[in-house]
Formats: sequence, structure tokens, C-alpha cells
Amino acid sequence: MTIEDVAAAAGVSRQTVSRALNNMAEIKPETRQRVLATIERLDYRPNAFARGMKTRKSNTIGLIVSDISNPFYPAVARGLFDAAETVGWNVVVYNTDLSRRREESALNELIARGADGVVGFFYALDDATLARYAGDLPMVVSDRPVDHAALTSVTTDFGAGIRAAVEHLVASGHQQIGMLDSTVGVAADERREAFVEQVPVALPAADLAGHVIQGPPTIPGGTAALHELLNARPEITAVVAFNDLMAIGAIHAARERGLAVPSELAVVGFDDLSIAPYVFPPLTTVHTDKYAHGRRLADVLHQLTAERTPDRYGERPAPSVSGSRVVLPATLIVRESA
Amino acid sequence: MTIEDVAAAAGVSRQTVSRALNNMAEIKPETRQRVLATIERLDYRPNAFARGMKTRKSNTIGLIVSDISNPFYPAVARGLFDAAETVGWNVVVYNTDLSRRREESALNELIARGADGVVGFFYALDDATLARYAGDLPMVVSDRPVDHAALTSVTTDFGAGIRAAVEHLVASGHQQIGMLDSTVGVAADERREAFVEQVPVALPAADLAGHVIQGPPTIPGGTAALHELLNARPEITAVVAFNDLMAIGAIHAARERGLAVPSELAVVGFDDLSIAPYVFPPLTTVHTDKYAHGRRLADVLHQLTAERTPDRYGERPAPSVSGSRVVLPATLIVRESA
DNA sequence: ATGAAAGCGCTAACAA
DNA sequence: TTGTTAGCGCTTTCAT
Repeated sequence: MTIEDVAAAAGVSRQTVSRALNNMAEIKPETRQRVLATIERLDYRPNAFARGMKTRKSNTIGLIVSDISNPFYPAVARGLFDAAETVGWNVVVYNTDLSRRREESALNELIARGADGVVGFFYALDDATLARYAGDLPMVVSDRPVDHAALTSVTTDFGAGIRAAVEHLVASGHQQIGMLDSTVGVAADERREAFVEQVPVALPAADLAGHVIQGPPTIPGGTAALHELLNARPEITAVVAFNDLMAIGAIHAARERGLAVPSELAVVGFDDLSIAPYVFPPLTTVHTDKYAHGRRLADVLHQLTAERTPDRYGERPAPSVSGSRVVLPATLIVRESA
Repeated sequence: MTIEDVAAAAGVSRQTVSRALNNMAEIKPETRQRVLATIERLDYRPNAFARGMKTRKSNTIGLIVSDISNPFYPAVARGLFDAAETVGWNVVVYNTDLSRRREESALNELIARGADGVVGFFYALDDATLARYAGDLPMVVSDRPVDHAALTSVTTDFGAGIRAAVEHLVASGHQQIGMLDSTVGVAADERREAFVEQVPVALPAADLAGHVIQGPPTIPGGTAALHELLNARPEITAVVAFNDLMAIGAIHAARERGLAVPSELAVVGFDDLSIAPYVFPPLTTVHTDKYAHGRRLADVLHQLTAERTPDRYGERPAPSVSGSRVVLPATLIVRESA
């Protein structure tokens, strides 16, 4: 079933079918109707390979994450999917498990397939490498600070979130505050930095080194990290976690130790996963709009691709988003765990 | 950068490059090495459009779910992704929100793109329609009972899970048991049927109609459903939920009503999401291995596609999986909520 | 407003 | 073992 069959059935030439298919101008409305009806009747679907071969576009983008089963990503992904759908993009997802090899192979795969762009949460690749790929493939980097003019990014205001969390804890009377930090991710740096910058202001005497424990950004990671932290510093009465998963793990650890939350140990998370209000006690955490984040990623990528295929004559050139940094807000939500 | 450039640079013909690229037999090892080196040096990547045009294969499969931000799906998806990666498949994900139109458009999109197959959690399309699509595109249907010889499926033993849950509740002394059922999904039928079949055995006098309340299979859906259920039947002391999300919502509703879980209301979920042990009280639920489920989906699809591209001469034909039904186990895990 | 011709980059079939 | 030919289905010139 090719365009030729449709043309024959409708009594026109291939090109006329193509014109109807692509909403081109130079076609008589009634001819278009007839062709469209034939297409419908024959259940014809244009072959994407042949089309891509000509147009060099695939209407496909990639989404690169470390692990889709980490609930943070699906929340973002959903926004991305929805925005992608409105512009006709299909999205293919890659899990990297933080492996450099897999981050690169996802990118290579995407290029070979003629993807229109990629949105990535990269952890292993450095800015220079990313920038090189971005030359071949429109790219939006998410949630990692980039320091390269060729890289476009959408990030979260991790610093503001952590600062609000620490402020809240200090205002609640906590003197000894610890952090459950992630071992992975460039983004972790920003959260930790905000923590160590902020905490001394309130607690000049704190020995920060021992107050920051790293672990995998997972529930068990949070559990282990809290135990380690409290074993070393039993005087700590509050912790801010890298993310909600670690915070939930910390609450679990507190229960194991017979510590009441928040009265004996206050816990604040980061992300505000959909489950956060339903753990016990309901999690005080830094909220970000993950759905909006996903939409924004797709929007920025879309602008990026639009810049590469110059508009028709006479349209005013939109300000370029290439190399831009979008920073999304992060605000503390106080529930009961702190 | 085309195969022609590589051929020129390596001093061979296109075809020889193609042979090196595809590990074909008729090529001298040293020639292959030379070509491969040239490919490396030139950073050449074969164009997937041109390749697909010839081979009619895309190394791409689709995953159709209702909503990737429902944590059940990412858990399955991860297994699917991992298995897909081992056979060189990329996977493009579609969210349908239970819409018939979107289920169909995902399928059409996949066919137009020459996808090698699809794995789907379908809710709106009927068996006949699905079977029609399955004729054009190797398809594995997940978690829905199918009654059509042309449809291959991988499902969960919902009945066994629900039966175990009810038995546990009855053994714990509960007389009045309700169900928080989902409004959506064919699969719901199976769980509800198992419930109504099982409960009468233990509770002959129960008026089941009022004991089954439907709602969206989400946390708020569970909260609303439990309120509705208890307002109508305050004598109920235990509920089994369609899934963990509804169960978590039910626990939340119990808290709003000042009901202690499990002493005043026992709650059993279904799925055993990764969060289940960490809500409070830890959720008693029916466990399924979602990662294995995802892998299995990919495996079955892979066998299906292998059947369509006949093996070389003389290989023993494997038993066909087309039209088969794989049923995955579901076992109760008793924690503290029931 | 429509049709004819060309060619995108690759691989399958055939020739050497 | 290697090279040559043909053509996959579509869109983009260009001609009518």
C-alpha cells in the first residue's frame, strides 16, 4: 500500500496525493477531498522511512533518564509526552543507570535515527562532550548546571529550595541539622553547596563535614545514610534529604531507631512526589512542578529545532533560546514531618 | 556523511562497507578491519531511514500505557526497557489516558513508522480491533483477558491475588469486607469477579452490591471510594483495593475518619509498589514482579517477531507463542495494614 | 492546479 | 571476495 496505489485509486498522480497529505497550498479543495477520502478508504499510511529519507525529519525525540522507575522521572516525562504530542513528536526513552557508555549510546542511536532532538538528564557526560553532540542534535539538558555556551538547559532552583528547607528547620529551633546527600549527579553539588552555605549562617559552630552523609538517592539509600549520620552525630535533630526517596528512607530509619518524627527527628525531602502527602508523617518537602518541567523541556526543545529550520520570509525572528538557561522555582511545602 | 564517503575513503565499494557494517560473511577479515577503522575515523553512522527503507525493520517497538506517571507502569517499563535493549530495540512510549482515539492513533503511528512490534495495556479497544492491528504489527497485550485466537497476552493472576487477600481477611476474623474497585480497565472485572466469588463463601449473608464501590484507580479515588463505602456500610471492617494507590487513598480516608488501621479498618492493596512498605502502616498487598513482567512482555514479543521472519534452513521450529496466554503469579504479602 | 523526473542512503540480487 | 545494478516510497524541483 503505497502513495502510488492511492494515486491510481483516486485517479491522480503521486504528487497530488502528497499535496493532500501535507496540506500544501497548490491543490484544488475538491481534489484534496477526493484524495483524502481514498486514503481513508484504503487505510493508507505514509511510510515514515521514505518520508524521513526525503525530509530528514523523524518527528521523534529522545528522553534520556537514569532510571524510569525512579518516580521523579515519570512525573516529568508525563509533561514532556503531553507537550510532545501536541507538536507531533513521538518520544523514545532510554535508561542509562548513570553509565557514560549508555548515555553516549543513546545519543548515537538518536543521531543515527535522525531524531529531531533530545532531552536528557545526563550524569556521566561532561559539558564538552554534550556540546559536541548538541552540534549534531538539538539538545536540552535538564537539571544539571551547564557551563558551556552551546548548551541549552532547564534546571530547578535547588539552592532556593534547600535554603528554604534549612531556614524552616532553624526557625523551628533546630540547632544540629544534617544532610542526606546523593552520591550521584552533578545536581547534587548544588543542593549540598546551598546546604553548607546556608547552615553556617544559622549554626556557626557546626562541623559540617560530619553533617553531610552521602548515599544512593533511593529509599534504602536514605535509610542507610540516616543510620550512618546519627551513629556519628547523635546530637542531630533534623535532616534535609537530597530527595523524597531518601527522606522516606530516613523516616523509615527513624522508626527503626524508635525516634518519633518530627518531635525527635525532623525530616524534609525534595521533589514533592505524588506520594509525599501520604507517607507517615506526611512529608515536608520542597515542591517542584514536575509536569510543568516536562512541558517546558519539550517547549524549549521545540524552539531550538524551529531555529534550525529557518522560518519563511518576513517573519520576525524570535529571540534565540539556544544556550539559554531556564530555572524553575522550588518552594517549601510544610506538612508534618518537619 | 554516507556509506559512499566511507567506501571512497576506504577504497572499496559501498557494498563492501555494507558487508562490514552488517557482519556479513563474504568479506575478507582484513578488509573488514580496514573499513571498520575508516568508519570509526569518519564517525560515520548508517542512516536509519535508508536502512529501514530496505529492510523494513526499524529496531523500534512501542509501549502503550494509560499514564506513565502511574507508578505501576514505570516498574513494568523498566523491565521491558532492559530486555528490549538486549535485542537492540528502542522503545517509544505512548500515553492514552484510556482514550480509544489515542490507543488507535498510537497503533497507527507505530505501523506507519515500521515498528517491529508493540506491547500494550489497552483499555478502550476491543479484542476484534486489537486483532486487526495485530495482523499488521506483532502485538503483545498485557493485563487484560483476551478472547481471540489471534491475540497474544501476558497477564497477572488477579483472581489468585484477590482470593488470597480475602482469605487472609476472613482468617483474621473479618465478617464484613468491602472492595474498592476501579471504574476503568477490563482487568478490573477479573478482580471484582474473584472478590464476589470468594466473599460469599465466607460471608453468605453479605449484600455484595453495596460492598463494592468503584472509583478512579488513584489515591484520591481510593479516598473518595472508602468514604462512600463506609457511609453506606459502616459495619465494614476490611477492604481490598483494586490497587495500591486506592489502598493508600483508603488509609488516608481512614485517618480522616479517625479509624485506626488495621485495628478498626484493615486494608489490602494490589501491586506491591515500591513505596508500599513505606506508607504507614506498611501496606499488606498482593505482590507481582513488575520488572519480570516487563521482561516477559519483551521476550514474548521478540519470539513473536522471530516467528514472522522465518529462520534459516534446517533450524528446528520453536513452538509458536502466537495466540498464547502467559499468566504471571500474584501472591499476598502480609505487612501491617491488614 | 497538476504531472514528470530525480534522488535521498541503503541493501538484496546478481555479475565478475 | 568484491563490485555493479536496481529500487525501497516518498518529497522536491521543474515543467506543463
